[in-house]
Amino acid sequence: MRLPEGVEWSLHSVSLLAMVADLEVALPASKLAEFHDVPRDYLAKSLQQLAAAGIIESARGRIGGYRLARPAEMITVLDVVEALEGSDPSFRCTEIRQRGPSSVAPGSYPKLCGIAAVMLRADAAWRAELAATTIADITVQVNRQAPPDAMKKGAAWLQQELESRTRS
Amino acid sequence: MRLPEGVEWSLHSVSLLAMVADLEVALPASKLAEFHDVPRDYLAKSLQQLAAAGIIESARGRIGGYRLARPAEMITVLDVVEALEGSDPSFRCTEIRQRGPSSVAPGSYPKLCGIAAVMLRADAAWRAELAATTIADITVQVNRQAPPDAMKKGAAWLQQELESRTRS
DNA sequence: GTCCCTATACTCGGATAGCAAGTGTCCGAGTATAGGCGG
DNA sequence: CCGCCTATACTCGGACACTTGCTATCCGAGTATAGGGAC
Repeated sequence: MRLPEGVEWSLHSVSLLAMVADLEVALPASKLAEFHDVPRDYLAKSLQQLAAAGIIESARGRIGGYRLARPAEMITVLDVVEALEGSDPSFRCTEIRQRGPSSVAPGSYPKLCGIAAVMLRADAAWRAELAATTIADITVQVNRQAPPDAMKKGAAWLQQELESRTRS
Repeated sequence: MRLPEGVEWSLHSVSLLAMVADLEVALPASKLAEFHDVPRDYLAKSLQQLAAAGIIESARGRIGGYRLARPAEMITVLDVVEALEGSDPSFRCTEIRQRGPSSVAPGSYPKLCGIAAVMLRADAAWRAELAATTIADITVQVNRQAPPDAMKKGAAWLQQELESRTRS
C-alpha cells in the first residue's frame, strides 16, 4: 500500500499557493513543478484533479495558472488527499464470510463483519488525523521552521519569475 | 491507495485458525481457501508471508498445514497487516522541499517537514488502531455475532474435512 | 493621439505510451502415512 | 505374526504469465496581452 507521489507534490504545491495567496497572482503548473523540481506534466495531472475537486481554481491564457479556491484555513490535508485518492476506504470488504461451505442466507449476517469493522475504524482514524490539519497550519509551520535562507531564495525566485504577471 | 485482497483473506484465515486452535490440527492452504472460496495458490502466497513473519507455523507432508504460532491473544491485526505489507509508512517523503530554486545546505532543514509530519502522524494513528485489536477479539465477536446456522455449517464441514487428520 | 483588430505567446485539459505492483497459476521439493515384502 | 522398506499421496515453497494502476509524456483547446494599422 503506497500513496502516489502526486499526493506529496500536491500538498507542497497547495501550501505554496497558500503562501502566495496575498499576491493575487496565479501560479502556472510549470512554475510549481520547477519550484519543486518534479515532472511538469504529471504534476499537472494532479493539479487538474484538485481543480475538479474545487480546492484550487484554474485560469487559462497568458497570465493563467492556479490559485486557491478558498482560504487555506478551510482546506484540510484530507481534502487534498481525497481529491486525488477518492474517499473510498483503503480496505474493501468482499464479504468472503458469506461464501464457501458455511454460507447461509445473506440476510442473516450482521451488517459488518468484525474484520471489516477494525479495518474501517483504522481508516477513519487515519482520515480524522488528516482532517485535523489545515493547509494554513502547514504554512505557519513552514514559516516558523524552514531555513530563513531557503525562504529568501524562494521568495526572490518567485518575485523574479512573477514579474510582469501583475493582475490587471 | 488500495490494500491487497490478501490482507482480507489472511485476516479471515488467521481468525479461522484461531477458532480451531483447540483441535490441535493443522489446516492446509487448500482447506482455508475452500472455506473462504478464494484462489488457493494465491492465498498460499500470503500464508507463506505470515509463516515467515512468525505468526503462523507451517508443517509439510501428508498431515501438514498451518496453525497459529502463538495464542490468538498475542496476535494483533497490525501484526497480520505488517507481515504482508511491511512496516513502512504509506507516505514516503522524498524531501522535495530541499530541491528546486529555494534549496540551501541540507543540514539547515529541520528533521521532518510539516507535510511529512502530518502524513506520518496519520499513519501512526492507523497502525495504533490496528494494533488495538487482537485476533482473539475477532473470534469473540464472530462467535457472538455470526449466524448460528453458519457456525454450525462451518463446524460440520470442518469436522468432515478433518476426519482422519487426528494428530498422533 | 486613440481605438480596434489581429497575431502571438502562454496557459490548461485530455489523450497516449512505459513500467511497477497486485493478481492468478503452475510445477518442483519435502514429509508422514499406508501397504507390501521379508524374516 | 512382526518389523522394515518402499511407494504413494498429500503438503508447502518458490518460479512463471497476466491485469490493473501509477508514472511519464505529448499534442490540441482556450485566453489575455502586445503590437500594428486605420481613423
